[in-house]
Amino acid sequence: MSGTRTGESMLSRHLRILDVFGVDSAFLTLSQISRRSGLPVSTAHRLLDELERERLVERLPDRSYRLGLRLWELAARTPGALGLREIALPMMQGVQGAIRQHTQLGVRDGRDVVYLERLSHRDAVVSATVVGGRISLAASAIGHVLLSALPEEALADLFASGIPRYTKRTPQTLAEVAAAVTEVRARGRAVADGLVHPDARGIAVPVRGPEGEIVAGLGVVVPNDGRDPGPVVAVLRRAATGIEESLRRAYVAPGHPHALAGARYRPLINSSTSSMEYFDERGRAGQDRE
Amino acid sequence: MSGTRTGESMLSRHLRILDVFGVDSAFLTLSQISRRSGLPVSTAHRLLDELERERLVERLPDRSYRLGLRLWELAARTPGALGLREIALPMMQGVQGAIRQHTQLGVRDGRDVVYLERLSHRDAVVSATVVGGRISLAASAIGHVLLSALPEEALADLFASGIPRYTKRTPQTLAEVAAAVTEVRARGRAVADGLVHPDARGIAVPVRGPEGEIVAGLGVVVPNDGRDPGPVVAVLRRAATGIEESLRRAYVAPGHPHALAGARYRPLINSSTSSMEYFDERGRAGQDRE
DNA sequence: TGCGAGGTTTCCACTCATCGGAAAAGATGG
DNA sequence: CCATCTTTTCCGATGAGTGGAAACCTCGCA
Repeated sequence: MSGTRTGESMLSRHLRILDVFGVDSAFLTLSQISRRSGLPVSTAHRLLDELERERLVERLPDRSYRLGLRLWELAARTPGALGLREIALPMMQGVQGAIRQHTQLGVRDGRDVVYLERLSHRDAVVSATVVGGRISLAASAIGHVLLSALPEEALADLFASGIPRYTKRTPQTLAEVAAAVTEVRARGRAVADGLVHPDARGIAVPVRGPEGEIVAGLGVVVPNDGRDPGPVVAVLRRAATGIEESLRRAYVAPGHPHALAGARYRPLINSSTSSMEYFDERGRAGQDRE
Repeated sequence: MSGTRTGESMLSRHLRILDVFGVDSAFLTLSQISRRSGLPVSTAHRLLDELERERLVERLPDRSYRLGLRLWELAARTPGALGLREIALPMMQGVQGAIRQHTQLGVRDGRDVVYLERLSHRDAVVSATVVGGRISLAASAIGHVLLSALPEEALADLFASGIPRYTKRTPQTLAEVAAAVTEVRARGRAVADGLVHPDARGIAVPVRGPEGEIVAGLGVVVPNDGRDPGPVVAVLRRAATGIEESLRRAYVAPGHPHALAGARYRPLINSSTSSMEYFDERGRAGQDRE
């Protein structure tokens, strides 16, 4: 009766704990964690002990837990994300100086955009995103830009897990998303009105790697007035070009002295997927057996 | 013979794998990971499968692995670190504009400084640090600033695990570090010549939270010429003050509508440690039993 | 085309790390 | 002081995790 195994992997339980922390709930007590994660108190307690030993969580004097700095360290080693973010930062600052709203850099991860960096302005319109946050590819201008790099068939996959409906304009059908993507392909930029919040408009352009593949989306969130996005797009385009140049400089060609084992450039986004598994989240990296 | 348990926790094995990735080795194959981590190939393979399912690592088409974006997401939820970083960023940009070298923001974690943000300049002097990187408190100007907040006894603990010797000037004795700390306390800034690299000088000032506790160190790395650090210190001091003001604005007083459960402000650095366990890395959060 | 040397994936019998109910020990608040 | 809630410790049962071995790929070379 006691000590019944659950059939769940250790790792996912640890993550279950880490996942109950959020921006709105950064400090949690043992019993809160136990309740939120659905894990028995004693189990949560033991796991938290371990996590603390590994500095993945920290314990405050009042006995509440919070996520630890080790996570920050690990994230910093994420390749591409880090390099790209650092390379893009100066250019983003330029955009920020010109637009004075929210400037964001996002990459694709599965069906979502993950925001790598975000510069904000005090008086800027609302914006739901945070650094490290994610949002459906269908529901953001940067997402539309990233989608434009994928083959047609990939779009359908987006709807497999449903798209959260933030506002009445959040696209819910394949046709809506396809239309947006078509426009991105035609005009080289995305303009998305009120997808996440009715008063916000997203404008985004692609950032391309040395081989032309779309590596990230660079965008701003501005008030959703009817103004011509042209000037904003121009600013973004210039910044994107700057990032692309820096990326090229950072590119170490094969055989170059800097090309330490494993350190050479690789596309952030795998653009060479073939079948229908664009958003495949499973581990199956392999060939299908008979 | 086969299937002998190791006595090691699951978590630490997973982390062992994540830890073999570095900035210099961002892309690794199964056998590389197996060798570097010291785990048997089959074990590493299985663990990597799991890690991939949880998006903590990604697999590229050429079968090599790299750290996944989920880590970025988790890190973004780290409280304090994120808020502080975002708040400090504009001020750091100001410093960067004036000094045009490396501008860094670091907090204390155990015996180390962890760098939360870093702005660099193309022509700047060498600097070993990266965002998310860590370095002994004894071996950096920001470290000296952070040390100055701790009680005397804490200094001795620093040497418990030894201090890496980057250059001949990296402090190796308690007396050396104590002298540096005394100077920080007296002058409100740290100047460290050639601690990590002979040609580099670190200059740093403290950033204080709403209650006066030292929350972070703000610093620059400049060439190690004999110039008067005064003007640089003035720039840093102004920026630190700006950050402190923003922190105060971000502070949500108890009872304030924004004080959602768990979202209220807490000091980033626990300044209320009492005994000798300042750098305690173990999980023992508690009182000693009889 | 065949062969050898890697790397990668699958298999599976053996165990110990993990599980969680229970009870003890603290905290909190009347 | 007692009632309630949270945190910590304990411990017998058990299946998740283990890793050697073998099969399977993938090269490069002759």
